[in-house]
Amino acid sequence: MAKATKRNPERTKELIHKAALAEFSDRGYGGARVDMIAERAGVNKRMLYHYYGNKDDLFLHVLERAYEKIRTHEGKLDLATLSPEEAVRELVKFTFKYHHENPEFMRLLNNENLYKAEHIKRSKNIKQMHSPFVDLMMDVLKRGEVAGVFRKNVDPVQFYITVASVAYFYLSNIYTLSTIFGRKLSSKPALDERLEHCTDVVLGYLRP
Amino acid sequence: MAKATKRNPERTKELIHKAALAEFSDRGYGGARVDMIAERAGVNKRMLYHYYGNKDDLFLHVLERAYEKIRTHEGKLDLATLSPEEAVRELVKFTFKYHHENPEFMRLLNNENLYKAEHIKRSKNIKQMHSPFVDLMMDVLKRGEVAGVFRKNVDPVQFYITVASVAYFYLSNIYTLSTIFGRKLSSKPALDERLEHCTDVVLGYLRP
DNA sequence: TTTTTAAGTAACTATTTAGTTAGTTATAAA
DNA sequence: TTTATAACTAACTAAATAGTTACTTAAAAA
Repeated sequence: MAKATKRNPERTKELIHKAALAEFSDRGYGGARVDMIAERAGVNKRMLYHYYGNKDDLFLHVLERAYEKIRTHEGKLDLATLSPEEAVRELVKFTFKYHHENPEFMRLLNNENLYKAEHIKRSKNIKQMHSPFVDLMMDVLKRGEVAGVFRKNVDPVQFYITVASVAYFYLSNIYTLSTIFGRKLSSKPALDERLEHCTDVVLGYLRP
Repeated sequence: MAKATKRNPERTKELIHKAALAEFSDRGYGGARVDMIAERAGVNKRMLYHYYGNKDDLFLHVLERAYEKIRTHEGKLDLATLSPEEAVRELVKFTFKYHHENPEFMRLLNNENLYKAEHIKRSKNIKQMHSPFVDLMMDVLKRGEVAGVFRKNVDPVQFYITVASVAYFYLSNIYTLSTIFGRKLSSKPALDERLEHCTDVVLGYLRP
């Protein structure tokens, strides 16, 4: 735990980061208020400009950290030791779980797409951070293909996007979908059912 | 074509609606500016309050019209006369095409989910407008099941969400995905390839 | 111990914001 | 033609907005 001494730049920076993540995620870039970020962080607003420059740069910083976080978690998955089918199950489960437990990530991404990716286009860091999954996936898909349990010539990028899709769309649009279908899609049974469906879709597609 | 007489409430309302759709879609609710909407419409700002109440109500109105539009288009699809497989192909193609040609709809939805569906929760209209697809889908899935060409007991709502997912996620996140994967996902060949992949995924899943 | 650096604060500013006031004027009903 | 209604306008306002100025003070380096 961080010492709460009178001066602590690391702690202050971290408080600002956390508050900014919450505020941008809650209200979007356009709806987020710099004053609110400072207030949520319990820090003087001037500090925010001192450490992060301005609102845009702070948003980019928050995005970079969010990408870093998911890539780190992805990197920890050990798909290579599993059978192709088990690896795919694990991948779908991880993707679903991660987005469910970290909805801020989807909210930031939606917002970044609203602004046509203008922030991450400027970011060297994020561009280099392509998912380790894509390489891993190539191996898993190849192994499945050779073993005769997966269909041939699956494009790993298309496949990655599809795995993300079936989890992301459900979780990101859960409020409108729940309202329109009159179902509580965020209940535990509904979430379990959706994960099972996602797994069925992905494995169903892969059958040769 | 509308007469551009000095006074024309229908035309003024329509100009405001179009400008609001564009502004909310471009900048999100929080980033949209009432003054900009008036300017884009070429109309006095007061008119906006006169016809639509306030910013929130105007946003809800725009959302309602957007839902109405997609439901109308969906309603025109005639899946019942097609073979189950052809019906599914048509459905995937329509969904992909509609979202590609009407990206404002996804942007509005993303924004509405950012605000946890607070606007549409208040809307009687939208809640009643559940997709005619879900009923149509039930028929198509059943026909395919009986004919022995589709898997059994597919939940039409899960299925509908999945069909939307694979198109929506790709198109809505096209800017960040293109940046990260270093591929121009909005090019004609990339879009064609994606549609084919989506069709393969959905039909692959349905195989018994 | 002295000096330098950087962490932190309070109060401010120019501009923008959603929403309003107080009216004018075109048009359709009487 | 007169009257009532509603379309439309210009100018305004109170509050909020991103960003800044001018300063104090803790703590690391000399």
